[in-house]
Amino acid sequence: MDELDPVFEAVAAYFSMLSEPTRLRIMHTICEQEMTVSQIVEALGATQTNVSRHLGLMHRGGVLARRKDGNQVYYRVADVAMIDICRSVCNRIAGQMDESKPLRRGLLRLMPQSKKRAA
Amino acid sequence: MDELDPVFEAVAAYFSMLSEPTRLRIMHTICEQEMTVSQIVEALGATQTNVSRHLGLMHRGGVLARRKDGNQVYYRVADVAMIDICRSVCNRIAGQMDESKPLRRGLLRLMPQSKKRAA
DNA sequence: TGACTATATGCGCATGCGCGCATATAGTCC
DNA sequence: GGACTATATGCGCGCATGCGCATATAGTCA
Repeated sequence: MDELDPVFEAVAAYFSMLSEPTRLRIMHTICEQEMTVSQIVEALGATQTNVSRHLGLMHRGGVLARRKDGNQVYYRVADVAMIDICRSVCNRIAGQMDESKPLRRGLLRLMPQSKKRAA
Repeated sequence: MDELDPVFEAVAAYFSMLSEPTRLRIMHTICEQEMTVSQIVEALGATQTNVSRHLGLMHRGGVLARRKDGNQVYYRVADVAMIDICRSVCNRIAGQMDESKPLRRGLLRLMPQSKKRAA
């Protein structure tokens, strides 16, 4: 069990990158197409400082990929499989709550995009 | 965007339950079969206080299910789909690192169980 | 009822983390 | 080079969280 400790730490670190509302909003914003920091800042209505820090964090963690073009930096989701994982979790959470809850409808609103690729 | 805020918070809260090494160790310990708190405590080598708190947290969050039997309380993973999600993340992390890293081998060691159901 | 086992929880501490402010770095254009 | 834009980062604050200690609650058994 002891030898697996670094494994659990790595997985936990990965999940912790997805355990922040602002970072999930970023994921949701750029999951369809890459965007510059400024574009993300405007889309979220958050501060440039905060967005940049979250982007850097997710990039260093391997969640996002980076591309520089002159003055600007484009970020995109590094692995499309992660988007599916997020959607699975949305489904999971939506599935365990009352249909009347608006939160449930919100969760499912994040789903239809997955139909573009898979059923 | 504003209306989706509670959605992102809910998803983030769910991920944050999986973003702690001890909780992942608990998940890994009971993913095959339900166990009592004492059994989990012994398996992890952690304190009873800590294990109980993590179990309660995951139970309230809907990750784990509970069953009382006399004096003891059995916990099990509430949704088997979550185990697959954890395995997907393990694969994801393992995939983006050098094959020589022992961490990678550790990650993949968590995988073979998934062969029982899917390829 | 009383002793015992199993599990949960209030309290306090130390650490980690998200955030804003100001500033640093890097690139473009004149 | 100088002004401007785009992005990143050092610093400090406030809050959340994991932990251990002690204790509370709940169930069993004699």
